[in-house]
Amino acid sequence: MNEDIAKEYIALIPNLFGSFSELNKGSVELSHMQNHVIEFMYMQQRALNLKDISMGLDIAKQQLSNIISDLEAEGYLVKVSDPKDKRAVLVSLTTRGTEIVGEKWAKIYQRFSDNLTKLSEEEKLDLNFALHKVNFLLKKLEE
Amino acid sequence: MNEDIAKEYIALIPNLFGSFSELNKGSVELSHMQNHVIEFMYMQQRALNLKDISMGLDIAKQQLSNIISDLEAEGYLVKVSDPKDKRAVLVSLTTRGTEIVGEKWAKIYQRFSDNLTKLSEEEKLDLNFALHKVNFLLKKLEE
DNA sequence: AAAAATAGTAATAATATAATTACTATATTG
DNA sequence: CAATATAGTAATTATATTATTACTATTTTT
Repeated sequence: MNEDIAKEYIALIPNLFGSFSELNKGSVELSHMQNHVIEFMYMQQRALNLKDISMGLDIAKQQLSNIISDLEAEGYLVKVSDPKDKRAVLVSLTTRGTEIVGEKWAKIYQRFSDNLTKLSEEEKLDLNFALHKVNFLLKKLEE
Repeated sequence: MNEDIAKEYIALIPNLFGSFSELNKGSVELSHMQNHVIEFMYMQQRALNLKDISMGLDIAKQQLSNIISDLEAEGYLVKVSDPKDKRAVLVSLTTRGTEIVGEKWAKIYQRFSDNLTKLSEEEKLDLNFALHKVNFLLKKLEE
């Protein structure tokens, strides 16, 4: 039960906006922009070319070029030439890249689960239902 | 009706996290960190000292010192010595500071309102109810 | 097929952010 | 009251981000 509610809570955030910063507290491993890029890729759940990321995050492609090659060198993502457009490169997260984002979400997930003990069983049912409804309808709005 | 739902939507975001970055697309006026600080102050809705902001945003106080004095020089906030602790300084947004954040929220608000036309009346009622419930219960969780 | 647009790279300079150390003034603790 | 902790400032250095210009290889348009 708590797990379902926590999943809904996690799912709610990307409905509102794709990437954010609070998540990166204490994350020393990557620079601010590297984090943004990896989070964005994680959210999109598909291979992206640099233009997709550039537009999605409002970063110049010239910046992205460096950021991506650094992330590739450190093993967080891989680049593959796009067979459909030979100018383009498709990037996707490696296991390592996926894990580093997943760990941050796990912290939020855990914190939320802990807080849930403050609610009664009835309130938890209500929260679960309402979150589900919100996620469903917000998703519909974005289509 | 749409207005109520939009208000709930706006209210939902601070329930999830206090400051975020997507909001700043196209905002040239301020630097990244200046934006963060002003948004944080806007969310908190009260006079804060530098330590509050420093901890809230996970920024070193030495950095904040500069950021705050720049923002003060540009008229976005004012500093007042804290009468209860003479070491401390309380900062609060000026009208100009409040407006610059308000304008960004207005864009989000507008975009959401426009999207709402995609829902049926029944769905809007549902969304309103569910958002209200989510906001109420998430607020309770944070206490 | 030529012209124009697009995806990405490269290199440089300007500005912003982060990290470190040291300092003053006031509060708190023992 | 002395020792210690806290809020903020200042200055310096290292690193990251942004902006600009120019370029190659492909794709799309005319």
